[in-house]
Amino acid sequence: MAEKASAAVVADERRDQMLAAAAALIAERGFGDTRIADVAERVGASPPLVVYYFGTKDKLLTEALRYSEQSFYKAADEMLASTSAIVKRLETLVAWTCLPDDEEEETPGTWGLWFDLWAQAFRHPEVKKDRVELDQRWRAMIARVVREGMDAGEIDTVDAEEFAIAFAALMDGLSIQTALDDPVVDGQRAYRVAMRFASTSLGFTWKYRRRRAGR
Amino acid sequence: MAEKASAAVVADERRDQMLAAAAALIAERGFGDTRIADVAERVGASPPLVVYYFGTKDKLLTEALRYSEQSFYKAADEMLASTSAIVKRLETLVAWTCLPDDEEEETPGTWGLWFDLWAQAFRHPEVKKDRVELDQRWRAMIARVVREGMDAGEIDTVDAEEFAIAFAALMDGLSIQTALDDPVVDGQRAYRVAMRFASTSLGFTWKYRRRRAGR
DNA sequence: GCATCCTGACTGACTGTTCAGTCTATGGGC
DNA sequence: GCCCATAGACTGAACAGTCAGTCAGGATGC
Repeated sequence: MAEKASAAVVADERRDQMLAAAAALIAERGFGDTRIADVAERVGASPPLVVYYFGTKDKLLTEALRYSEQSFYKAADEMLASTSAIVKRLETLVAWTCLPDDEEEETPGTWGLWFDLWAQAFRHPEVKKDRVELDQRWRAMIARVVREGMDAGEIDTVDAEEFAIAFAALMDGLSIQTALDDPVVDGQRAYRVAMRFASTSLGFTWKYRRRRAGR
Repeated sequence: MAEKASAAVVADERRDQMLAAAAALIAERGFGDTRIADVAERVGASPPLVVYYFGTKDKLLTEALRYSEQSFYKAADEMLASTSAIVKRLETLVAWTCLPDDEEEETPGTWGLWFDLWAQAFRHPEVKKDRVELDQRWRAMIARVVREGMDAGEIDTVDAEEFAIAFAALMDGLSIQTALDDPVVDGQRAYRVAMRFASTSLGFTWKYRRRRAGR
């Protein structure tokens, strides 16, 4: 893959590999059950090497949490850049958070990871601070979409920030249910509930069509 | 406190003490950082005694999770029995979940515990099954409140189940923010957003009044 | 004297972290 | 173009601390 790798680049690649591996592991087994040795094995290195890069297990894992949260938002940002109709934008956002992932290997943002992120943020100020920032960016993104929709005359005039708060919370709550396999709130149901909320709040007409997983 | 304690009763009390202690500890330190020795110390017993009662650490902790979740719903149930006006009922429910706990020692249901419950449920089928059941009871409770409100003519006619799903999800999402100290979505804000959603969805008039923590 | 509740002392396994040292590549002096 | 020094990437082996769970036996009540 990488044709040539200067020493400095190798190091950066290794860090990323480790972060990605750690994130995946956390999503699978949970924060507490992820061992340094597991991460090392997954990237084909020795445990001391992981320590060499991150100093301590905790730093590795919390960094992995941030890493994967950031990449989620970054991906969402890019999606928005390539879509302009507000309904389509919202649909994609909702599908993204509520519909179970297709089995795509490069998506590390499995839901299990969010639970651990929250649990960790609840107790560790550093993680908490990061999470708050990213979540504000997330709501800002939603608010921007709404404002652009208003400017384009696609929807009613509403308080974009207020809507963003409610909508973000609703999506979080719904995806907890789907992630935890609630039989009555499955992915499709959650998708419908969220979109219905958006359409009545923002005043656009919308009708349900079965939806495949986003991304 | 207990005047007399027959042998069999002592055992049951001990179990409850241990579950409560474990729940509190999980809320404070997190699931992964709660040791058998901590629980033992908090109830004034030896670690082997804890094992004697629960067999294994995992059984203790997962049971503690269920225990505290159940007691939350039970308390909510009791509250409903003593209140009949729908608006008051909803206000109390929302305040309960979104407003930070007063410092009351007997409330074990701190929010930190839910994060761990979710994380655990995500990976352990047994916990997952329990959580799904309790959550359905939670939504059923909301739906019942709505139906009784409709019967009493206090609110519009709506699909109670559909509302319950959205409302429960919204409250979950909002309380994540407040539990994680989001500066823009603090307790009062969350309270307002949730009640506003309820009032417009159900068609009753409602105006914000500053609210002290419930319970 | 049996069952239940309970404990101190142990142990066995796991695992994060350290250490001492190897191997490779780079770069500067000549 | 060669050589050596230095730094960075990397590892095997060992260390040290932590804890869940065991065991053998003590108390207490019935």
